[in-house]
Amino acid sequence: MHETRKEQVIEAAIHLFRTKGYHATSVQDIADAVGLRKGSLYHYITSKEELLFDIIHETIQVYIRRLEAIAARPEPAAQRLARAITAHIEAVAQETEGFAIFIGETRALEPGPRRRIEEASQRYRHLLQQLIEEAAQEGAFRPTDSTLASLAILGACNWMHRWYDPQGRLRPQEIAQQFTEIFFHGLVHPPAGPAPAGRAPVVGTVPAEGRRPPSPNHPPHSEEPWPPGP
Amino acid sequence: MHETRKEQVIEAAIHLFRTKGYHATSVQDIADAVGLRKGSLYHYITSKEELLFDIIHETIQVYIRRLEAIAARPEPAAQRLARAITAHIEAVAQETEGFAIFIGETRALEPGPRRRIEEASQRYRHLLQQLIEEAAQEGAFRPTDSTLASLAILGACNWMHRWYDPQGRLRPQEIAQQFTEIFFHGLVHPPAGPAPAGRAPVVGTVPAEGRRPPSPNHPPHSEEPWPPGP
Amino acid sequence: MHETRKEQVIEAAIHLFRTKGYHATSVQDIADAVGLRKGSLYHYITSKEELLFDIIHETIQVYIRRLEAIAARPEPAAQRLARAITAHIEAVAQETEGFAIFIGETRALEPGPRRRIEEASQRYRHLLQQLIEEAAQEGAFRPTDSTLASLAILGACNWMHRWYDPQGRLRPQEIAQQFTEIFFHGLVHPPAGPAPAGRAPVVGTVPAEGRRPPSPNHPPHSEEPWPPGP
Amino acid sequence: MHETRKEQVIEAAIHLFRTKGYHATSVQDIADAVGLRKGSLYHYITSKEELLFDIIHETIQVYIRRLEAIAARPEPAAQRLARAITAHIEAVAQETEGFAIFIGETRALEPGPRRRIEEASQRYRHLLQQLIEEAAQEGAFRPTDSTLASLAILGACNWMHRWYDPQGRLRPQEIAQQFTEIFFHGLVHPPAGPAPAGRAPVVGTVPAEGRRPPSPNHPPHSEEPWPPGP
DNA sequence: AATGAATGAGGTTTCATTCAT
DNA sequence: TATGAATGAAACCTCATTCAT
Repeated sequence: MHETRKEQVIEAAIHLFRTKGYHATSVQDIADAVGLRKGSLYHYITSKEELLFDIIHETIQVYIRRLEAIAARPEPAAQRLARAITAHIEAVAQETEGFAIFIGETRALEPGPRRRIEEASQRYRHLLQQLIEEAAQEGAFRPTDSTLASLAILGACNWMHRWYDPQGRLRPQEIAQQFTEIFFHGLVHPPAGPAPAGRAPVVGTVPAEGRRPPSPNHPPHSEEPWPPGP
Repeated sequence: MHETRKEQVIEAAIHLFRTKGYHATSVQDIADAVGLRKGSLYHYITSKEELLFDIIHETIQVYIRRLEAIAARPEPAAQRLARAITAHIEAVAQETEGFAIFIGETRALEPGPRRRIEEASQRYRHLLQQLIEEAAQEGAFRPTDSTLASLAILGACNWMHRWYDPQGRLRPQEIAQQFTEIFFHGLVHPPAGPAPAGRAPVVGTVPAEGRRPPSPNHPPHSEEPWPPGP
Repeated sequence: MHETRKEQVIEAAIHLFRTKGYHATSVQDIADAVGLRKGSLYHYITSKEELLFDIIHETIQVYIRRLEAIAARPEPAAQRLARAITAHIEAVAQETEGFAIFIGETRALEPGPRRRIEEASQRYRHLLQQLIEEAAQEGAFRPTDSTLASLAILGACNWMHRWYDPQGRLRPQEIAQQFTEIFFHGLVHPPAGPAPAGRAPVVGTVPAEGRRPPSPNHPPHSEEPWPPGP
Repeated sequence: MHETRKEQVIEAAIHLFRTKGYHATSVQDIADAVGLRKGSLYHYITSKEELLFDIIHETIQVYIRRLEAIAARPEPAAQRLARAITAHIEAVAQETEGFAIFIGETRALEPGPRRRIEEASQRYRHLLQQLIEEAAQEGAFRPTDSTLASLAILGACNWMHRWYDPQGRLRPQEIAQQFTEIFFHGLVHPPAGPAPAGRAPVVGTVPAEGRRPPSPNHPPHSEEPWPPGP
């Protein structure tokens, strides 16, 4: 229940880095946010950059571990991919800020730490790509450029950190369901006839119980355009 | 053929902002890049931030104008959407750096200019959304959450600025073709039988003549993992 | 007895602003004067301009409070005016530098703070004007343009910051006495006859005990002409 | 009737130096004001500081020559002093800006030129002081500290550059008349009886024909407090 | 654990002046 | 005469970090 100072610091930093950006956030800002003086902060961190690294590293590690677990499941690859998409979306929804920092501020790291993060990112994408290839081998997917497919999926899902609003109209599960539907079956109306029968039900999405009444997706009283794009 | 100093400055800034980030790029860096002293740079720019704004504004304006032109074409909406995706991808491919700055550095702007950009971005996404809705009304697309669909498409296409490599294996047209295929028909193998006949040919993509021989997509001599992800 | 750093900074700034002028004084100059590095100075000030504002504001506030106290005394207005003149002169004599900055550098302030100072100045002058009007109503002064009279008195007294020399021949009290005499009775020899009897003794000036022997008013070793004028 | 470029430059500089101050006025500002580019300005000036010097020097020289002419007149000293006060006030009224620069910006000059100006100033004041002494010797003035008296008069008259408004309620002649009255006879009501008869009429002021109807002294539409003080 | 003082490097921007064209 | 490019010095200010208390 009661958080350590170190955790407070990290949370404050996450919020500030997300909101203002790493470079635009000063150590003073962080100190202010946790009610410490600038000097005292250095009891809890070694440097601003290491704080950034820790945040990003923690984030990507969690994503990778989760994806590895999913990839190891004894299920058809297509189903595992659906699970992966859902997990990714739910994770971004649950911890948008850290993920946004990972996406946006990795570049601020020094070459060394930066490479470590980039390798992890690369590994993450590669796991996705492998799922796609497996699904194709299993006959569930048509042959595609699996690299490109993984990049399309990742792009769509990662982009979410720019528009997801927890107060918004859609729950993460619904988003996941729809994204999976799009990536699996596309937007085009299936041809008439027996086609629907052939369509595999989308797996990995949970029945949409608890669906909230349709409400404006945009948080009330906000004055910013939503959702942003491109 | 000989470039103005102003243009040199802008190009240098684009390259640096893209590579190091806006905040990490000093005016000194830009001056060095064009062979001027720091002070001399101010003959060509009003401020570092205005330079950033100009770059971003120019970029988004071009995107918007292009999309408006496409949206106004006398064609089925699905076809116009395919054209839009292709145009977007080709534009990102052709001018990756400016687009990356637009995506990554808009936040560095002051509230006023920033809002102008964000409104334009929002408008761009909305145009896409409208195409999707029209395509659904025309019966080409199944009913979907058009907002979500537009965000999926945009996310996938925008993400491209993080991985596209002009020396890479795939030409923009091929990327566009495959992305369109995914967003229109999904990854799943079409059911056996007459289904393929029912599949609308993807419009807006050009026959893949000029396809280069398969070659490593990753630029030679680079030491960074590729493609990055997520 | 030992002064805070903040006080040292303010005093150094007062001296430098007075001597070289606000614009010609660099933050470096102030830092040098107190033995700090430029950056360290910003522990004690928010900005150079705010430092200027604080100096000026403090000065004018003290003047206003003092004048208000005098104006509220239960005495004939003429006597209160004499006190006001004396107090003003003694204050300028005691803290010439701050007053000189107030007079000469208010213009360097941004419009907002500047207006605050100018309103206070205006209020100060208005208090003087009211004393003159009251003295006229009480029959002590002949009817005059009280605005003009207040400006004449203020001009003469304010000008003092340009020529007053604490090492000089005259003590502030003597200056005050003579100025009051001039403003009350003028330079012209009173007409012969009963006139002296009719002349009200100047109040608010103290008997000139402690008058120093006549000595050169000009500080020794100075190479500047003295007193300056106009 | 058609002004040389050089004159235009000087006038623009006078106006700007007065309004914004010497240091706050850039060469660019001056160039803008005369419709030239910064570089072109240097065909007409040698340096910004010399421009300042020329303005100040010209001003003080005119004042000195005028005062010398007045001091040489075959009249009683008191009358010459009255003329001097009137001339000073009318000059300030007619060319407030240059005079304000002389008063406020002499300090911005380098030591050499600065000393020249200060010596001239000193000479000016000394001429006034001599008139006062002569008037005392002639029996018109009571014995006073002539230095102090000259400083009082100068202060009051010089201060005028801070409050004089050509659109204001009072004409320069009226101001001069009232100031002379104050300095000659003071503010105090003359004793009853034959006293007024003994009062020498103030000389050097012109009959107040052409006096404008009493109107607010403050320029219309101005939002600044007036007159300023102290 | 907490602080406040201090630092030094670096940030963006301004500006008077020169000079080739 | 006029210009636009260029300069170099200096301006104010920020900030991550260290350290004695």
